[in-house]
Amino acid sequence: MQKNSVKVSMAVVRRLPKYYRYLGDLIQNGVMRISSKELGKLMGLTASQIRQDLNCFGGFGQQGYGYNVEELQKEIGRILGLNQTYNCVIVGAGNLGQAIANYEGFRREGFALSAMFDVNPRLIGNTIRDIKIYDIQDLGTYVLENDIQLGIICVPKEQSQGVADTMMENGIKAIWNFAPADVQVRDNVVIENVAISESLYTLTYLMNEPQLEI
Amino acid sequence: MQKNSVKVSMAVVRRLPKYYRYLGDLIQNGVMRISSKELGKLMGLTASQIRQDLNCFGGFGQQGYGYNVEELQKEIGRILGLNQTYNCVIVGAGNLGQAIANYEGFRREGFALSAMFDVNPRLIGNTIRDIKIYDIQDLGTYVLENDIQLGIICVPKEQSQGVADTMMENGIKAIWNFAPADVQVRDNVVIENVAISESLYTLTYLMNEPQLEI
DNA sequence: TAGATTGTTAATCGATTAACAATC
DNA sequence: TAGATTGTTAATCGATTAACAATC
Repeated sequence: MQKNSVKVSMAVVRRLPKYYRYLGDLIQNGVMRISSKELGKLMGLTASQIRQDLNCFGGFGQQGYGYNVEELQKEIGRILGLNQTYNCVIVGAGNLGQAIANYEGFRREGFALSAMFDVNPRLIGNTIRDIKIYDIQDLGTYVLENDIQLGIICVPKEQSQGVADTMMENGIKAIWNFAPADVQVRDNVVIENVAISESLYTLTYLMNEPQLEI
Repeated sequence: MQKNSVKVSMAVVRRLPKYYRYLGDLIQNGVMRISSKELGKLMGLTASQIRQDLNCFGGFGQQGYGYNVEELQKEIGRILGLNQTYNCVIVGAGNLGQAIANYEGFRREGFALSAMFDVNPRLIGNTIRDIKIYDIQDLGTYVLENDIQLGIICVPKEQSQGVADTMMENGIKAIWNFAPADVQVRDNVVIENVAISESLYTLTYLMNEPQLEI
């Protein structure tokens, strides 16, 4: 997939989804081809950086022409693993869990949500978009028996590590954690700790940033 | 606030909220002091990096002792602008908007949410945690008349730029955008485009990452 | 005081940008 | 063909790490 198995830096990896999204928008707008210069202008990156990033994975462009938008998006999707299906569960069926369950882009990209879990007896047994909410007691068994690869944590921070542990004991491969506490994972399990409020605090920092005296 | 008005890099700024959160947890656990070494171990950073980061803003530690946890958290909160109150509105009262409205950490840190807006007539007039949902038609007037500084966008991507424009025409200072399309802002307005799915796609990348051959 | 740990400078490492030959 | 634009190497820039004198 990537050139002679050299590790790609996280800086590059974190830009890939953004490329994927912008290219998707271009496809929607009927754009067939694009140069690194044009794409850079659109995304706020340099043309040089875009070519460097893409060439970590291969030469997808053509001299004198640029990149075929549809082809490039497909390639990046494949690099990101979006050509596969992932069996998912959401733990925590509050507003955030429901928001994710309702997001249609989620299933479109191959995330097969099959169950949600909660502690609240008033939620257990309900369904959200045909997805049943189960008792969190049954999480471990469910993950194991249904070959769940991806667990999404939307519980309060006090419960997040416990939920992650249950998932890992039953063979989960990846955890997407929205609780505002970093979850620790064992080897061979990958984690994204989202901590949404961090981007809010970055924003308030920027609101108050002292202007430079030159 | 920061040493002789030198611009602090975004790499540093984006770590500040994480320091703030970890220090808050330490306070909750009754920890009074901490060294850069211990904090680094906890957060997965080097001691050196922590000292470098903090010294962008001043010398908050003491040789031979380390840092006073409570004092340091307070200082970082002040640097992030969390000692102030921000008048906020949320536009889009779906699950995600409601999740943010319900998040108690939000008001605790000085974010004064006074109204929500939506296009859906079935939502308009309802309240969420005492916050009334208004017709999105009234957004501009409301932002102007109530001195709203921070706008939170939780609408579909097709509407996000329009909502942002209305906010900016009426004097908003900052936009926290959850729509999966980057919103463009004028000078003097700060923006955080969150694009939650990007961290999910990073996760699937990591799940499929080829193991290094050495 | 001795030990610990900071603040800060210097060294290293990695990421971004620039440049240009290759080529469509 | 001439023009455009890639892929890739080299140069630059910035961020991280290491080292250590200062000092609590």
